[in-house]
Amino acid sequence: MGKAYNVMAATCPSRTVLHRIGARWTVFIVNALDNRPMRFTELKAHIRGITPKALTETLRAMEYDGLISRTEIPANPPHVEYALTDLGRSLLAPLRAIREWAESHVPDIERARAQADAQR
Amino acid sequence: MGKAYNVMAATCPSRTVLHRIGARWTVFIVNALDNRPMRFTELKAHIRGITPKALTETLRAMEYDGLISRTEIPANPPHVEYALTDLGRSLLAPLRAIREWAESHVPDIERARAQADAQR
DNA sequence: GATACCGGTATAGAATCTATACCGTCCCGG
DNA sequence: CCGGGACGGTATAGATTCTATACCGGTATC
Repeated sequence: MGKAYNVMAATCPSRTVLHRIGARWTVFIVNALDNRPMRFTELKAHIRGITPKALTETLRAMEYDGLISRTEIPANPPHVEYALTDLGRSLLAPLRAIREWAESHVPDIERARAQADAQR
Repeated sequence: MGKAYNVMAATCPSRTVLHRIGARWTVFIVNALDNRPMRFTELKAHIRGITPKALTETLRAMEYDGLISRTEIPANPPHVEYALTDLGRSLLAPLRAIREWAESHVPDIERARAQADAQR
């Protein structure tokens, strides 16, 4: 049985999936929810620099795709908790790898950029 | 010795690195150059739907970051070859994993979306 | 000399992201 | 009962990025 989906095909549905998980803030949210559920404000503080609009939109999209769950907790005071679903947790390994690559290759990239700048 | 870089910090240089490798078409190019170098037109045909402008810009950015090399080959007729550098090849495993996740979880995502649509 | 391929540019419009300000609800202290 | 703050967002405008589409100069081939 061959591959069912191929991102290289222009109209393959995997394109939209890839687009979503590659979106600007998805990798941050998945990594942030690694250990435990978090509230909106907690996420905003944790992912420094994200605007509430970007956070809202990314969370909504991820919820729509079944990657996270949004739970209103009617405690006192009431609040909202975002958590990874099983599907979202399956993204954890690949996206953690991306994050780690970025964090560990900063010097390589900076060296390459400096060298490229110097050559002009 | 603690972590040197942390993507969650707003001004950490790893942010720009992450931004670059998460860019719209980077994952496609890295996956396309997995096996062998390719020419501009070859890449454009392989990554269906990419516009020449997007391809040019992504290739330039990746070259600037040292992920790929651009070689003009003065053969007859002359042409241009793009290839992964060692640094680019180190991205192959994580980005292939992302691609594979996207290709293998299409049904899950579609199910989640259908369910979310149905609930409204 | 005409035509085709390669490796791109140019331009305009659409979509997306960012910055910044604001809002309604709930709770707590005074 | 009133003020203030935390929470979970919205609203608006501007900047940035992406897409669609057309075009172009150089080289080879017919």
